[in-house]
Amino acid sequence: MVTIKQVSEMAGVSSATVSRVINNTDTVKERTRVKVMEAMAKLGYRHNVLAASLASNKTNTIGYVVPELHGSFFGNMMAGSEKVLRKANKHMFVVTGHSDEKLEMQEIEALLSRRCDALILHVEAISDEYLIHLAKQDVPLVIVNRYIKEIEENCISLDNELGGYLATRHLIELGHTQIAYLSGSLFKADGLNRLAGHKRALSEAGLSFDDSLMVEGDFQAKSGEAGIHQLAQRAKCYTAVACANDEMASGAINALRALNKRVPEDISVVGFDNVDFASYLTPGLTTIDYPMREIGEMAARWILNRAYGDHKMSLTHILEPKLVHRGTTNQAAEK
Amino acid sequence: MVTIKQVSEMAGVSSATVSRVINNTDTVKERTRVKVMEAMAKLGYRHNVLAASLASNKTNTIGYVVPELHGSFFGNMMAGSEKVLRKANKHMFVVTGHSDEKLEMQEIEALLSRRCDALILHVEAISDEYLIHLAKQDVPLVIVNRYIKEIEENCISLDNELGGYLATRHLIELGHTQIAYLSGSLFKADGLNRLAGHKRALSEAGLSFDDSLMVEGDFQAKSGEAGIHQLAQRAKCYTAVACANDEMASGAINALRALNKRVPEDISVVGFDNVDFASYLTPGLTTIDYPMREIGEMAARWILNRAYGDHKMSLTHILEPKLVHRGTTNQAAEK
DNA sequence: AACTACAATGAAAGCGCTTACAGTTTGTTC
DNA sequence: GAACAAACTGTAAGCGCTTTCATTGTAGTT
Repeated sequence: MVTIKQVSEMAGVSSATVSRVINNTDTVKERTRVKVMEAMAKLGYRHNVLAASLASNKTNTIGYVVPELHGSFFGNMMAGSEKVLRKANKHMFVVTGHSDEKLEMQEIEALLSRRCDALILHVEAISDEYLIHLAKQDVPLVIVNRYIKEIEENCISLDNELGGYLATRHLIELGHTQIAYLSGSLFKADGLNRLAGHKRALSEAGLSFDDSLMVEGDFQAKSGEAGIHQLAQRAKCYTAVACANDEMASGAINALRALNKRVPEDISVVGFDNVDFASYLTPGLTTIDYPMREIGEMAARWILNRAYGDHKMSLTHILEPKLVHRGTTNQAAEK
Repeated sequence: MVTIKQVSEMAGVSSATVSRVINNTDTVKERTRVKVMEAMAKLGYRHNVLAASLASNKTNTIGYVVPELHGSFFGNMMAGSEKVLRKANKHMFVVTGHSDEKLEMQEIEALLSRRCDALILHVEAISDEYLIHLAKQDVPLVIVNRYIKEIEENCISLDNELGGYLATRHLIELGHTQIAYLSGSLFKADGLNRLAGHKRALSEAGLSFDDSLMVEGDFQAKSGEAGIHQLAQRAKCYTAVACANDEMASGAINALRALNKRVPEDISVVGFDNVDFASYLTPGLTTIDYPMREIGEMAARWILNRAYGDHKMSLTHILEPKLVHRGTTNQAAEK
């Protein structure tokens, strides 16, 4: 392996100087810089980042924990982060926590062992306490898609309540008054907040929330189908249904069609998340956009700001979702 | 920062012994092992992987180049690799090449600078020559989703020709004889091979390939739509259409519906790739499964085999795609 | 008791780089 | 041309760990 030492000998300088031209630190006379560059090229020198990191105590690497590598959801977030970190010459070390507490902690520990300069965490199983404790330590970290009051400065999340509100308000604006709600898991903050937004839109419009028009699901497509069937059994009337996410909306649409209801002519459906397939459905799914990419970008900016002192970055901690109007929502039929 | 040194002092042993218990190498008497463990716990010791890698000249890290972080396509592949590497206690360092030659080379270089033990590459812009040259060097590398004759041992890819063949054979088996083909970009090997498979199925069934029943697209949904419209202008008759990928199939289906053709009653459509949204379409898209996850797993196995000498792994270099029969293909109508 | 064969440990030399600090040039200014 | 600042470069001490080699402890044999 070619080392800095060999380069320095060939170039007739000290290894310190070689290091200086590699890192472009301090001032190096142009003539010697050229000599060093030539020697590096001739020897096929490759910088050893490991050794550099050890000596400088900086890795220029951000540890990144996501629940899964597959699925466009986290993919978009990572892509957003990668884009802004690349410009700053920082790298990401991505690991997966698989929504398992032990695994998540273990992976964070591994990231710390690798001496990451900072962490970006999307963890689902780890307790708030642990994260609070971690945030108090010396490694900068930002938590995405999760809001923890005590360390809100470290959190970047979406206003789910607002999203739920926008979805239902959209239906109301189209003239719907009998609006069913297919909720996600209510032990999750997202499920709870989206429902809260739904209720707020209702009450703001002077509509009362009818418990029997709501079914709790689990964010899976199957539970969207099941929800529609339950609603059918209850023999409730409704002209629109708001869903806790796109998967459930997709399941709901299929169930609706099986019951010979047309979407959107008979029933309007709105989803949440705006996942990739939303636009591939026919008609395209009206939904609430979850700006994962921007969240990823924001998280990276936060890191640049805190871990590398780049204070030009403007930061937002709670992003606002937007409605994406496609083909599954229609004006309510005249009475 | 707590070092091995401090631990060794507290435990009353040498730092070599501490290293031994950390790495579980050599034999350490149980009593001293416990002493060391206690000291580590008490001091809150965290192993420094950087220093360890530098000293041992092994990083236990696999460099991974993908075109993009978003999209389920590469996500599934990474997830597959991650699963098998995790079991072997290896980590992945994922970077993106964005299908740009310079960037891809740069990122590979960065991975090498980080002293990755091996590389898994899905690169699209880099030349065969460069990869061949790289493969001859000392770092083990496997190339996924690409076949290069000279280093076929390092390649893991899908039999695209077979996929194209299966898709069209499926249509033929359903009784279709007038089969249109919406091809992908023909300057890409995948596009070419899939088309070749289509032709083989045709000729095997005694059907002749009709150039005017084919349109070249670019793997995007829009080009699928456009393809159908072009076909309509040509006023050709067909009862089925095979598409180079699912996006194009989705576009084609929308265009077909716009022309008042029902899928699959009037026209059968088959895609390729089996992307996530394929099953969310209504009806579900009949397609050819591109087993990205398995390819990812296979790549990881190859690495374990070559870079870490785990020879228990069985390896396959060319994976076979399978047909996934869903709802967009039907028996051909009686004449 | 003397010997052998391991098992268990320690000493110390790196791994390849960064970075004070000190020392040497070089360029300016009066 | 002396004085001084600024620009440039070298020396050497680490960064925290692994690993070879040598040494010591510990049974088991004869």
